[in-house]
Amino acid sequence: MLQTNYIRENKETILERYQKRNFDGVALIDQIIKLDDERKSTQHALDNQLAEGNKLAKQIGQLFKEGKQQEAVQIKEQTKALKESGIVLKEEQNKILEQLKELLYQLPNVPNQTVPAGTSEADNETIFEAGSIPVLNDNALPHWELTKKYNLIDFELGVKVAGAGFPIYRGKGAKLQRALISFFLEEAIENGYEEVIPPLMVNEASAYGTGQLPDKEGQMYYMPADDLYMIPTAEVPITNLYRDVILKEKDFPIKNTGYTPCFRREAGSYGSDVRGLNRLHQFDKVEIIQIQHPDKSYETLDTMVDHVKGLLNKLELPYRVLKLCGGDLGFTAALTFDLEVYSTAQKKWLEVSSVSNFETFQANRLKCRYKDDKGKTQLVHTLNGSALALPRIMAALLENNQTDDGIKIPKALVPYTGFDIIN
RNA sequence: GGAGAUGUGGCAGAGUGGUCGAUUGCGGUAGUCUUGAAAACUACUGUACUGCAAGGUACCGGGGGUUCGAAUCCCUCCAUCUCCGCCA
Repeated sequence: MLQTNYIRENKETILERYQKRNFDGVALIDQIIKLDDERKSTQHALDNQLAEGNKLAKQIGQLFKEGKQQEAVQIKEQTKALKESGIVLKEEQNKILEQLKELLYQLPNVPNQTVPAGTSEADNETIFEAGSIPVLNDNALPHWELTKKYNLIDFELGVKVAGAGFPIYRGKGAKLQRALISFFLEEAIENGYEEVIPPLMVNEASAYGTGQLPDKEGQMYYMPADDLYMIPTAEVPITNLYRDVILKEKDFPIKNTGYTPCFRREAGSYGSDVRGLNRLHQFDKVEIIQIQHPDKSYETLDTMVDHVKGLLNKLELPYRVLKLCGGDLGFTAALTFDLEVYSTAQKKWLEVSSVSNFETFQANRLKCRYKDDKGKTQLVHTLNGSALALPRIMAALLENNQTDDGIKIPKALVPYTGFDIIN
């Protein structure tokens, strides 16, 4: 959510940047500014009324004390009209605030200056590629065949127990999954991130804090009995650790990592691109999160991308880094890099990480601020990225490393798996 | 889940209808004193909105209500503690 003052002061820039998203915000912003003007004048009128009321109330108290009952009663009469109009103003103000909030929720984040214009993922900019794509035999299998062949993941059994999109990992498949989680966490810890294990369910305030609500309500599993949401990513509980917090400059940067299962309803997505591990209702992910001083957040974004690149290098997977164009950029992000690994058997790139700078967009909703050197409270910048999402990494590992002898495990993982081949 | 108690500023802890945005102590910042430090003393020390400013307004767990006036009374929700029940 953008701050109204920021919108007022940077209207032209915002509108220009919105063009990268193909988002026309002219009418919305004008409406917001107009409504904010109304908010101010209503507030002003209300404040004056309250001030008047407070003054009279004090007089009444004084008069009672002096025993001047009659005068007090007279003044009491005066407060009646004041009170009534105060109620009207208060209602008007609430209505305005509600409308204003609703409009502000509709404004996406302002894309960073370097975001390429574009309408779809076809316009994303490839800024880096690494690793060579292995050449496989003609009889190479996609991962959903490999997992069956080696008894690593049972999709059908998951259907029985829960439903489609809830696979059962077993044997070496389970072990490999656990190894990847440990590997990712250890790498993050080595990079200075503090590990946290957060709740897998969050309350409504947290879901609003990171922007899942109100726009993505249908994507989360919701438990009405207790008014809780299953987390779609660890970003939600971990970023919300810093909701309503005022940090000191010396606290920067805050670096957290956490492994959690993630739950997504994925309503409306079916078909071949959701086959096997490509899209699930429950999947594992290690997330990295940073809270940073606004001056340093873009530097930090690069280090986070480097961290993820390091993971992929160690896993010896061919990958590329994309800078998302405006049309593909998430609602809350100012700049996002996607990392994709190449699945040789499926012959396509699979998104395994998304690293974003949200600037103050989340911080404004979270009310996560810091005191600057002048003692003024300012909004922080929040960043996060997957490091990494497990299922597609698993898919790529299985597919790219298949040989006639079995599936080879990359060296970096062997200490975690305890085996170097699946056969 | 049942019964009871509690929730005040960074912390501790007063305040039970009016002069309370809130006594006091600790902590913090600045100053005086000192070669320096400590001690002592003095002043300042929450957040947000609004205004050029002076100022005004709101906030005593959250929300709502009673009242001319609420930290103080009422309702409701949340959290914590104690006891009981249940339980990995």
